[in-house]
Amino acid sequence: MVRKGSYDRNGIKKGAWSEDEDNKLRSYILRYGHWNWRLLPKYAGLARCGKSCRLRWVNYLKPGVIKGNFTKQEENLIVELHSQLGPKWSSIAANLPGRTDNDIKNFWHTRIHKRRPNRNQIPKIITSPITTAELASSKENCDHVTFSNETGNESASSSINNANINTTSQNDYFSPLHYAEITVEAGNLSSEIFASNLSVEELEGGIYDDDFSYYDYGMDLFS
DNA sequence: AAGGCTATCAACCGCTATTAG
DNA sequence: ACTAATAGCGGTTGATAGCCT
Repeated sequence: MVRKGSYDRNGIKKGAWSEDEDNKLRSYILRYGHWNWRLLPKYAGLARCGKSCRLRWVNYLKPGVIKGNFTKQEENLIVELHSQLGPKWSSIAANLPGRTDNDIKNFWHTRIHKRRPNRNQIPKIITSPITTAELASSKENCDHVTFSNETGNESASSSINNANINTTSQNDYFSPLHYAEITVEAGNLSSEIFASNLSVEELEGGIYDDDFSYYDYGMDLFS
């Protein structure tokens, strides 16, 4: 999964890093720091450009970098931050200790983004209390919304569909995360809950659990 | 078993922002 | 204030593992 090593006409190596190169870069930076990325490879004995060294350090060698699968909590945070900040990967990464912008970007493009059937629609996380009007506007801007309970059946659909929702503000979408949360609520509670103010914190507390995959339930919003 | 296809992720590239002179 | 150098960011590419037919 790595690029084959090659040299450009200036003798600068490109492609996959060898263990020897990693060791050289790591030991140099741990000893002297990265005072100048452009000059660093020369002093570290590497036939690489400074940019390549920086990237390798930041994304792979830097102590504290976490490799491996993202947890559900991290995934949720990425979805939420992306909806708030857009593709500001470094800003998002700043909120996930140990994760790099590159990893988060890859994760988004290969897992999260891909699971949304309509990728042109950008989900908007609702961070203020959720009202019936907000719920309705989300409903307005989606092809269809179905509400189902935790077991996946659609027994709660009627309760929300009968809630007399009729506002028309534009560009207001529930994220898959919050849709999932609302879905669970809809399964357990009457439609009146949507007529009251319900904070995200209230929604998140006590509803979310690790066995619940919001992708399995939230996709209707984006189809 | 083999070839094609897809998913993943490390690394590259080009651009912008920031800093130093 | 201007310019050049450097750092950092985000989009994209390419190699390969693994799945599918």
